[in-house]
Amino acid sequence: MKEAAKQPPIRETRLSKTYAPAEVEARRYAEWVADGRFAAADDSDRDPYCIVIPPPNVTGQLHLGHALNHTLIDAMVRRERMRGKEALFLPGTDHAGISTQNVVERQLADHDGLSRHDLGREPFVDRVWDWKATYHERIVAQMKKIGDGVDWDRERFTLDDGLSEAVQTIFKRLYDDGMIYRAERIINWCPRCMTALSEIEVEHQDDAGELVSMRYGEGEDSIVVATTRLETMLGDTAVAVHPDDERYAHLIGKAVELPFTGRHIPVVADEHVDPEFGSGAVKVTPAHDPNDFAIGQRHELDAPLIMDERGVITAHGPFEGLDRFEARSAIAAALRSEGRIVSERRPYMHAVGHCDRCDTVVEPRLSKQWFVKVEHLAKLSADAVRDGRTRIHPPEMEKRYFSWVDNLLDWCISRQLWWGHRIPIWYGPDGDQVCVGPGETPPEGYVQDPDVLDTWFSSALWPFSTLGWPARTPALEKFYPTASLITGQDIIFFWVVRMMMFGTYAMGEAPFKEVYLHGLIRDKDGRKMSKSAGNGIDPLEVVDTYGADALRFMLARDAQPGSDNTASIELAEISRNFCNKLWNGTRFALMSGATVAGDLPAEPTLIDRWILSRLAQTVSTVDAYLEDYEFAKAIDALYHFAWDDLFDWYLELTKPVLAEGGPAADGTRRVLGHVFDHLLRLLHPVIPFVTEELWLELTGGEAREQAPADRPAPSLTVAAWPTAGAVDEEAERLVADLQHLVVEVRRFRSDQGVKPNQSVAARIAGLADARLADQEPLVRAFARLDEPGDDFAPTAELAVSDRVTVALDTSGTIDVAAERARLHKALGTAEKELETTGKKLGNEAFLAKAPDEVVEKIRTRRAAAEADIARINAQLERLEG
RNA sequence: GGGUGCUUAGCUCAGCGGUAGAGCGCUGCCCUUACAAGGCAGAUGUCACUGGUUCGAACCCAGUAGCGCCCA
Repeated sequence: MKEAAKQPPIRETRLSKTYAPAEVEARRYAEWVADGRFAAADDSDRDPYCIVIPPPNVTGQLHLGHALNHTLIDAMVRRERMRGKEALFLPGTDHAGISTQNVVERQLADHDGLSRHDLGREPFVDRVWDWKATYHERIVAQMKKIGDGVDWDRERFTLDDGLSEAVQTIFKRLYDDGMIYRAERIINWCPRCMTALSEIEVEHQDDAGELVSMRYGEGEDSIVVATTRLETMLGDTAVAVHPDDERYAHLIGKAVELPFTGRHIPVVADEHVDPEFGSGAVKVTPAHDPNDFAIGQRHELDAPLIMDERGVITAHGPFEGLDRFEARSAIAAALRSEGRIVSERRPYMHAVGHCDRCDTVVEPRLSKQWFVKVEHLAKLSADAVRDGRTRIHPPEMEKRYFSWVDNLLDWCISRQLWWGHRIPIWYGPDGDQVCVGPGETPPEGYVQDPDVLDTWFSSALWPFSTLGWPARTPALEKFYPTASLITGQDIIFFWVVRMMMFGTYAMGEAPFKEVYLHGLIRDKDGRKMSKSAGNGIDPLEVVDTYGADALRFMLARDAQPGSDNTASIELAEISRNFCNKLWNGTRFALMSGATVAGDLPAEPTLIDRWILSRLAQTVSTVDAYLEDYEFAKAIDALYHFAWDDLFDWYLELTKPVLAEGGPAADGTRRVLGHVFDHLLRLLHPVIPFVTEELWLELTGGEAREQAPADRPAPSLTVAAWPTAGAVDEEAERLVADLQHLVVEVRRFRSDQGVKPNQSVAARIAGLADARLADQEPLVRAFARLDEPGDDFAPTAELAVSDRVTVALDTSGTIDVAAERARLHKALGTAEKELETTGKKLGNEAFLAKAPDEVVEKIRTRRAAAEADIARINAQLERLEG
């Protein structure tokens, strides 16, 4: 039974043969929450590290983009917790004014056939709260499923009492500072949502429209104007031309007749008209176009509204009562019959604004709304980044930040909705207004403004309102400003800039020290994921099929600053495979007696030294990458360390030692435990479930079961993050040589068709020269080479390096042709190398100008090429001779 | 129209002056008691195009083409 004794001792393990995430995840998550693993303390001595969640829409559901976002935040926070920080991932949701109201209105119409007006404001809002409760629960369940390590006791909602007080407080403060005002302006109006929108809630799409040129007036006094929005002509109050445009000089100051209306409108001269565009004359509709509004103001023109809030024409005349698009065709037909149409370009591609929420074509509309004056706030926000108080990652994103914040328009904050923070302005009977702060009562007989605030107004307060502001709470003292903000780059304008504005204004300090903007999720073909395209992947399905760790690993592994993520089900599978490999590797280490008890061996084996060095390299690499939010690279380093170094080499290389037993084996078991312990720590922030399960098994299964009920058991969530040990260059070099030797022999075997389990007698020469003499048993085990017997008759000789040769007896004919072909190919490569290096070294300019170390490197390469050529030629001769 | 980014192996992407890389896929062999969700070995590229700078360019500069994103 000599053979059996050679096997490593196999111990019992309770770990199953494959990793079954579903069984582990729910149990572990509940345990973490129960043990307060994610709870942050306001009064600890630890340094704070806080990231607030970008609050998802409470009535939405989490998609892959959220999953990516949460994974990255969670990984950062978990790592900082392991590094000893008071780490807080602060959760919450957003009331999402327009979209939530839309959803409930639709449901109300479908179920009860009622409009919100039928129901009335209070009952409608109550109904939205009910709706919110249901969907909130769902979103919380989703976050738990993907493993978000958030402090649930601190969860907030943008419409809860505290945050409502924060909203009212800042409104009052801005109002008193003269930074909130009400004015008649052209705003973006959604005729379906029946509310004002801010410019960022408008999405511009290229639509195929029609550019119609038409004639106003008659004969010499007629003038041609062009438009894509024919219906607005009903609201024209002038035609404008450039003052220097000689074609129209004679008309300036005169009036032309506006068709269908009986009105005569003046021709005015305005420098902002582009004489090159179209006919050089433009119609002016001050109430329905921002540029025209500006012209109207300069020339004191009337600004009549010609449609109502639903987009129905109200201008008296033949088109009254038509929808704006019906009116457009009706007017075209009428103009045509009057012979006023000069030309029609169709299709005419141009950008048309659509409502971000319901895709309806937005109508620019003159309307009285509330605005925030942004000039000062924008400057504060820009300065915080310019001064380096807030750093943006990746740095290229700064440009986008500045281009927005430096050109910001006043922010329209009123919305004609019922779901949201009601504007705290009360109007008196005499038309005066007061702004009511928290705890104040409006004067008798005053009525409150019916409108609510833009949702982003409340989410702009998020990094400090969630911590208790306006009260100076211990949490606020401890965690503000937050460490970092991690969010999608598509939201920089909506949200990041606005948090910067309110944070710098209300707190005197930018709300985060760093901002990391990650990419969007795309499918394998680079398309944006969407339900309509049918290419969407539901993160929860990925969790169900492959586990939460696989989902998180897949997303983090692909998160490269500055570029989008590609996601596909194959990537989830690959990630699942990694988790399973990790599971089995750890399982094997356990069965081999890996331990974390006691000190590392004082005199580790070469192989042990090597893996410890590789681990040290990996720790510093991972740390360096994570500092720069280089998630993909950090994960790549861990992936290769785990799979290539640890699983493929170290676990195999240690098998003989472990089988042998004795002090060397004890030391190796200790190193094995150490390396797995640290690998699991390093991976834990990204794949928390499988690593926790394995780590407890490895380090403290028994301690866990025996822990007193009132004290949380050990957990990887609070284990210390590894610090990099020393790099052992000698061990790295020697093992690299060993690997090269083994791979060369295996390659030869494979080329010669020798079966993997078939042993081959061989004589190895030169190992001592290569300082690998001690490793001969390992080499033999790995390459399946037997000691040469008395009848040893080598059939082939491999020159593996300039020192080591291996003579093999394949006990049969070898495939000379195959081996010769391979050698000729290798010879070709070496000869080419000799040629290129020789050329360089023969170049005076290169020798004179290239840095010494480069020249030296090329010399080394040439020498190596020469040695290779000699070695290969010798081998070829032997083969042929 | 104005910005801005991309184009490297079949696919997804690293590399951003000094020997072209990874993952997946592909080919061959292997169910070797940790793992077939696996092991061993292997093949694969006018680094979009055209010029320029440089001793040297996938990398820097200019232009061209195609694709994408943001803003009007």
